[in-house]
Amino acid sequence: MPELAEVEFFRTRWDCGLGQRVLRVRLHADNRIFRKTDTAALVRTLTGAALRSSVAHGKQLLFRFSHEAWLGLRFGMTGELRSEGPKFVPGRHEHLVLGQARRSLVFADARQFGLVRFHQGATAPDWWSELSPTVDSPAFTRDRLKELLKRHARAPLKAVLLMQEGFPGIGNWMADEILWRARLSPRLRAGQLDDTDVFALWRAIRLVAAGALRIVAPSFADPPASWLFRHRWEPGGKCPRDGSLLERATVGGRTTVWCGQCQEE
DNA sequence: GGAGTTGTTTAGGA
DNA sequence: TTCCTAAACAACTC
Repeated sequence: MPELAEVEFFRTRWDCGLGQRVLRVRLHADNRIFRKTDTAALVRTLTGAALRSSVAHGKQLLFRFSHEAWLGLRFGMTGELRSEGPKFVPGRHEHLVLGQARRSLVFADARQFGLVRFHQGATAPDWWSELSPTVDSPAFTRDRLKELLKRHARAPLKAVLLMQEGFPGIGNWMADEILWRARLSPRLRAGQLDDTDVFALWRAIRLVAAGALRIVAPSFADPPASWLFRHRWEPGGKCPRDGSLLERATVGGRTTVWCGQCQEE
C-alpha cells in the first residue's frame, strides 16, 4: 500500500506521541518483521525513552527517541501506523506497540513484507544516512536521472522507476502515473530515451511526487479523476487524457497500466 | 479454491 | 563480472 505520500501520512499518525515517554513496549519478537532487529535491545532501550522526532525518506521512516535510540520502519505492502488508546491490546498483526501514558503507538503489518530496525548511537544509523536523495529533493537532478537511466539501460522504464536505490518513494501506482504523464511506454528500455524524453520523465517525476504529497499525504485522499490513479484498477478503465481503453500487462514483474495511444513505445 | 495485491530480497540465468 | 528476471516471503480479498 504505502508509497512516498502514504508513508508521510502514516508518519504524522505518531505525532500525538511526540515529547512523551514510552512506558511499555509490546512486540511479537519471533515474527518475520523483526528479522533484522535486536528485539531485546529495542525493548530495553525504548522503555522509558521519549519520542523526540520523526522523518520520512521515500518509503522509509526513522523515529528518534531520547537515550540515543532510533527506530526504523518500512511498510512493505500492508504496513501502517496508528494511534490507539492507552489500554490497547495488540492483535496478531500489531507487531510493535509503544505504550505511553495517554495512548498506544501501533505498528501493524499483516503480510510482514515490512521491516523494523533498531539502532543505538549518537547519530542516525548508516542504513539511514546512506540513502540516496528522494525524488522530491533538490538533489534529484536531471543529470542524476540521466545517469540512473544509463546505468540500467537494458531494463524497462517501469522496472527502473521501482528501484528504491535510485527512486526512493516511487511504487507501483506512482511509476504508472509518472510514465503516463511523461507519455512514455513502461516497456521502453531506459537506454532508449533521448534528452527530450529524459526531461519529460524528470518533470513527470517531480509533478507526481509533489502532487501526491499535496493531495494524499495530509488525509490519505485519492488524487482527482484527471489522474491515471483513479482509472487504473477499473475494468474497462479509460485514459483520462484521450479516452482510449487502458492497457494492462505485467512489466518489470508488476501489474502495469498504461495508455497504448498516448504513451510512446 | 485460485488469482491477485500501492514491496523487497535472493537465486540463478544471460 | 554485471545486470536482469522470477520466485519467495505471508495474509487477505474477490
